[in-house]
Amino acid sequence: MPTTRPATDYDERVIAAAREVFTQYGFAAPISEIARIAEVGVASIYRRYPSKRELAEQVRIASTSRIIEEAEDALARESEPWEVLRRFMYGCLREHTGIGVVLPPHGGCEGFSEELLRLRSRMISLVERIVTAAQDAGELRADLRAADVFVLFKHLNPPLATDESRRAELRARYLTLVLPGLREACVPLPGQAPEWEELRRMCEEGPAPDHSKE
Amino acid sequence: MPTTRPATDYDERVIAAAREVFTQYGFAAPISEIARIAEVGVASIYRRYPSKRELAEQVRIASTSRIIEEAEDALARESEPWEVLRRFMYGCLREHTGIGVVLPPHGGCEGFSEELLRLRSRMISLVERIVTAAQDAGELRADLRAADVFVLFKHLNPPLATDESRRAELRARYLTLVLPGLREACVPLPGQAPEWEELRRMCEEGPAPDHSKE
DNA sequence: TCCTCACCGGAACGGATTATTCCGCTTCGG
DNA sequence: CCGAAGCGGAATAATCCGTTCCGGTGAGGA
Repeated sequence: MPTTRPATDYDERVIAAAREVFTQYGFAAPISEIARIAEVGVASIYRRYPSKRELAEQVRIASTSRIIEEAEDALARESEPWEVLRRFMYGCLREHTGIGVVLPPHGGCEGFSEELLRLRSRMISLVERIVTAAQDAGELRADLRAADVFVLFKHLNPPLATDESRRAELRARYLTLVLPGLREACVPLPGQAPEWEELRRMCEEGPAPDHSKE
Repeated sequence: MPTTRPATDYDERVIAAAREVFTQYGFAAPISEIARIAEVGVASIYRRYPSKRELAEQVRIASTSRIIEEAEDALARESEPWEVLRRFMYGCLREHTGIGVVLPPHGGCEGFSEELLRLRSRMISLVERIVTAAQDAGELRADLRAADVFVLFKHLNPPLATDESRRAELRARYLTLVLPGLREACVPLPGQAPEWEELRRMCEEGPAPDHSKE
């Protein structure tokens, strides 16, 4: 947790690049790739964050906060429960939100800061509130769990090898495709809905693609 | 292309394990992990396949053939165009089909065998036939391209850290969730549909998760 | 029973990748 | 023109992974 760092735009460039790289390739992606995207030297990253682990933590904090903002914003701006959910999902999948980085890695949350754990549970309860409200209003199929929404996020955010803006476009495309299916349950969903605990165990991978031949 | 190999069940164990590992973690996953899953020594893999590249090629061939079978089976068994598509998609996402491994890696198809390229284009034209037929019958939204179907496959096949049977269950769950949204276009899809050429450029990553702390 | 041979699993090797550190250079204030 | 602060990228050391090597094992024949 960097306490007082000099205020440059380096900070946001680094975090933005790290979010992009981690989101796309997973936390195994090399720091040098982040430096390349941020147009910054590797050392400049280490000058601000003591280790890769710490950088990852900051990225998680930033993204989780952003998701929370999206949820609160959706709750504040929309009254119709379905519209709340809709706005929330589009918001989360918007460019630079960095969903897909908010779930903890394989092996659980040990070593996470109190701050991040707090943000995480806040995020989860907001999503549950949104989902439950939509279901109570009969506008969202009842056999869906809040955790399903996160799996959908994960599904809609795969590491495709294009630039971020195109990926954002595709995310919106497929969310639009998926949304109508969420409303009414013509056919009951097969399989058990995932629990948060199970979801917690589903890590992201996305190790390094071949950055050499480029 | 291994010409004549001794007939053990090793062969199928290796291919099955490789398909599972490559599907989940991408082609960057270590061979040793495949050996572990197959309960086989590393050398036993190399005794049959001259290199990792060759093994990957065989896995691709096996999976692509399987997808082709699913498509032909669906076309043969169903007459209703929508049911053809439906059966095809469920079939592809069934356990052990290994979809998600059939798209070429970053950097194109250079070095692929003629056989695989032939299978690939056969697979693509079958999918296009199925999609087009459903659209002509007015049972599938018209602003969807065949390549979208593959992106959906990719979306529905993310590397979740569970056993394969649970993953298959979840794939079915989310396909059921998604399918109804494909039928009618209440809202037009935003963004440009991906072209095959673009899809070709979208590689899979999924580099190695931490196999050490397990 | 003992020898031979085919085959297997896992350790060993060498190259490649990467987190982290070090250092010379640039730049800006005085 | 000097000095310091901050930067980029090369250098370092450890790790990982593809591939090869080797001793072990068990079936089958003498």
